[in-house]
Amino acid sequence: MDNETEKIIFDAALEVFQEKGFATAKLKDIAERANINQSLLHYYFRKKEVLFKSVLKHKILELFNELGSLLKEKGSLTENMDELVQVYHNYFVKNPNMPLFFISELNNNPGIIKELFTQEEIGEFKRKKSEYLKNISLQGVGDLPLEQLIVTFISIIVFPFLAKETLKIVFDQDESQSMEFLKSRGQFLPELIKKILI
Amino acid sequence: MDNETEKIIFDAALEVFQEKGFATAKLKDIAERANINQSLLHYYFRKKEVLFKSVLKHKILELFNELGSLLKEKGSLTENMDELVQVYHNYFVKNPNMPLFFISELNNNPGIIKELFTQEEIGEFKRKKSEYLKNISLQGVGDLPLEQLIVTFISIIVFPFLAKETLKIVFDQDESQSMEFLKSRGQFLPELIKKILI
DNA sequence: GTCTATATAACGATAGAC
DNA sequence: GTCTATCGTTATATAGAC
Repeated sequence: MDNETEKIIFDAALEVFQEKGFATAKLKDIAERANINQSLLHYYFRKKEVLFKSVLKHKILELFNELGSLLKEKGSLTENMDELVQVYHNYFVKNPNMPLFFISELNNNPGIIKELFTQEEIGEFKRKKSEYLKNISLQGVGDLPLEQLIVTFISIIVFPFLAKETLKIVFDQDESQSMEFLKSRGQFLPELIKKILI
Repeated sequence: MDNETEKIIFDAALEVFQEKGFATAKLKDIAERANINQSLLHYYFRKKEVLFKSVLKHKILELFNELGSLLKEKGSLTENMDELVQVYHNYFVKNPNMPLFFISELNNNPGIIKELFTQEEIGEFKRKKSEYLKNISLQGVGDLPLEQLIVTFISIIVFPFLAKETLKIVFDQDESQSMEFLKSRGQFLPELIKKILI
C-alpha cells in the first residue's frame, strides 16, 4: 500500500465489508467511513469487486500468518493444543466479525479462492496442510476420527463468534455481556479440550 | 397458504432466500425458480421484505416445532442428550442451508425477531427457555459452566453445516463427500458428548 | 489526485390491459 | 389472477474540469 489515501480507503473497506458482506456493503458507506469522495474508490480500485477481493485476500493471509506460523513451530498439535486454541480464540476476540464474513462470502462464491490465489499458492497450502495432518495422526487421539476431531475443535472455538448476534438474542445478552461471554470462553476451552482428548 | 400460485412462490422464495440471503437474493431469481411472472410476487406478497419475513418466520417456527416439542417431552436434557443431538443433527441434514441463513440474517438485522413475533410470543419463548434451563441445572454437569456447555453442544452440531462450503475447500471435498461427512458426524456426536459430560 | 456531473444498469415496485 | 410496459430509486461506474 504505497499511497496514503489508498490505505485509508482500504481500511474503511475492511471494516464495512466485514460488517455487511459484499452484497450489502455500499460504496457510499465505504466512502463516508473513509471520509473521501466516492469516485476516489474507483480511481484507486477501479471496481467494487476489486476492492472486495483485495480485502478478502488480506484477511485470509492474515489468518494464515497468525495461525500457520504457530502450526509450523510446534511439533505436535495434541501436545500444544491448549496454546493453539488460545491463540485462535484471542485472534477472534480481536476480529469478532471475521468468521461470519469469511464463511458467508465463501458460501456465496465457492470459487473465489481460485480467483484470489495462484495454483502455486494453493498447492503450497495443501502441502503444508498434509504435513500438519501427518504430525497429528502420528500422535494418535484415541478412537475418534481425526477429521471429525479437527472440525470439533474449530467448531467450539469459532461458532460462538459466528453466532454472536443469535446468541445475544437467545441468552438475552447486551453487547458487553456478549463480549464478556466470548472472552471468558477462552478459559473454558482448555478444560473442555482436556475432556475430549482423554 | 390458501392459493396454489402463492404456495409455489413461497416455496421458491424459501429456497432462494436460504441459498443467497435477503440482500443477494433477487426477485428475478425467485420468479424464475417458481416459473411465474415477476409481478405476481408483488400481487401475492406486495414487497420483497414481506415475502422474506414470511419465509424467515416459517423457518423459525419450523425449528421450534421440530426441536421444542422434544425438549418439552423429556424431563432432563442430560439424560436424553444423545437423542436430542440426533434430532437436531438430522434436522440440519435435511436443511443444510438453514443455519447460515438464520445466523446471517439475524446478524444483518438483530431487531427482526421483534418485527416477526408479538411480545406475547417472545414472552412465551422466554418462559419455556427458563423452564428447560431449570431442568438442566438440577441435574448438574460437573464443574463446567452451564451456558458454555450449551453453546458447546450447539457449536459441535451446527458449525459443520454453517461452514459447509469452507470445509469443502479446506478438506478438498466435493458435494457428495461433504454430505457424507456431515451425515457420518451423526454417529460421532454421541461419543463426543459422552466424553464431555463425564 | 480530487472533485462535480452524469451515464448506465439493476432492481423493486406500480399501472393498466386482458 | 396474470401479463406487458414502465416508473422511480439506488448503486456502480465513467467523463471531464480543476
